[in-house]
Amino acid sequence: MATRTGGRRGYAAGDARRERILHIAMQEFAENGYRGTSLARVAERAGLSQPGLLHHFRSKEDLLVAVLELRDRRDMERFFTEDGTMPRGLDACAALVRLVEHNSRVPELVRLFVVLTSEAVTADHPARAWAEERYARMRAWIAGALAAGVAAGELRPGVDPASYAARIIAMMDGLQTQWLLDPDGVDMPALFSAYLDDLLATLRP
Amino acid sequence: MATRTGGRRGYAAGDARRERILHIAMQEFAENGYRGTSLARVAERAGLSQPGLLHHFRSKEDLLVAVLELRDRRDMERFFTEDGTMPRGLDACAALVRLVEHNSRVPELVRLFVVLTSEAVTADHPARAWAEERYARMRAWIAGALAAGVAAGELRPGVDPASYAARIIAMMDGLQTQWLLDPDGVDMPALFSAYLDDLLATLRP
DNA sequence: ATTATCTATAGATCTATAGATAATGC
DNA sequence: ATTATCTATAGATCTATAGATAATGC
Repeated sequence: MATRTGGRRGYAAGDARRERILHIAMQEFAENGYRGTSLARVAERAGLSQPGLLHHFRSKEDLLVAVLELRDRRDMERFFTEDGTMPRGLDACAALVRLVEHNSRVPELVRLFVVLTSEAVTADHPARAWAEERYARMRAWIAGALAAGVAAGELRPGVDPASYAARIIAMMDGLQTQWLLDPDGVDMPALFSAYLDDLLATLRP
Repeated sequence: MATRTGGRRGYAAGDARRERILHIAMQEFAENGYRGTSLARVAERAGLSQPGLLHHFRSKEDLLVAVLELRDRRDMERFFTEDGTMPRGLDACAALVRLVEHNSRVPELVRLFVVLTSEAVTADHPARAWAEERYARMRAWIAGALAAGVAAGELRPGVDPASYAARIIAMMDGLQTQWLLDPDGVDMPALFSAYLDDLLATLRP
């Protein structure tokens, strides 16, 4: 059985191969989207035949799901602090700025996200559920962090955390698209930081 | 010769057919992206054979370009005021709010834009140049409108029009994605309007 | 003459399965 | 026994061209 994440046993070569395939697939999905990606090309770059690839991931959709899970796992490592808790209030805002700064150093990961998320707004896309859940989770997390900031007195009472959460995410996403199209002309981290500064000027008590 | 926009002559049936093909292609590109769209399916829906379609548009890329041009023409009609000038300063902000409100009534057009723009950030996409130019144009227009607002004393001196232009566009785009994924849970016009309200509170003299 | 169609088809894909062979590890 | 591969191939696509036929409009 392939595509286990935990509970693996033996066959180290297979695990290494799966790892390699995942990384290459990530690049290919980022460069060409789900529809534009060819299993044969991924397989060739990974150094095995196309049916050989399908031994490790039973279908193209399987491979996509594995790539999305890998991306999410990496994201999570970045959100949580070392003690496993999430930053809140003003700390959360600082964490978001750091996240955007980090993103500006990994364009391929950003491209993967932008391309797959937007492909997912089309009918019956295999990443549709993933995208919906991801946005719901992100909005809930940021809204919670803002609400905590209000409770702690860091932020003015009366702000609507849900509304600001949606807007902050929208700003991050929108800047990503412009930045990918024109990396030199669009200073994504600076623009996001400037946005949050203006925002905090409004939200501080 | 097909795919003329102006200077057409005679053969009314052909013009009507091209119109019909364009509308259907717009829907198909919006639903499935460029890569996911099949000429055969567009042709079938338009009531002719697939080679019949290629008589009117010489290639799939040709068809995409025609669709993008159509979309841009419609957008332009919406930006310019009746006397052919563009709104500036606070009028421009009001126009943007109206634009977002209008967009919330035409999800298919929004989807077309989101899907094609994001597909375009991938390598060698036929809509790449279109997307880059569109963003450059939009940023220039909004930056100009803001600068005019500063000059007219409507906005505080010292604001950086280019920075705010990029951010305003990012907010519009980012909200579109969230709204397409969850139209009932995300009130796009209200969120954008709230963003601009906060922004103007910062920008007013 | 130009335009609008069609059928037929070349030539490339693509994903996924069947079935065989070899290596790995308990 | 399980896992990792391969070759061969079924079965669907897809875009674009060739070449024929019919209708339109000067």
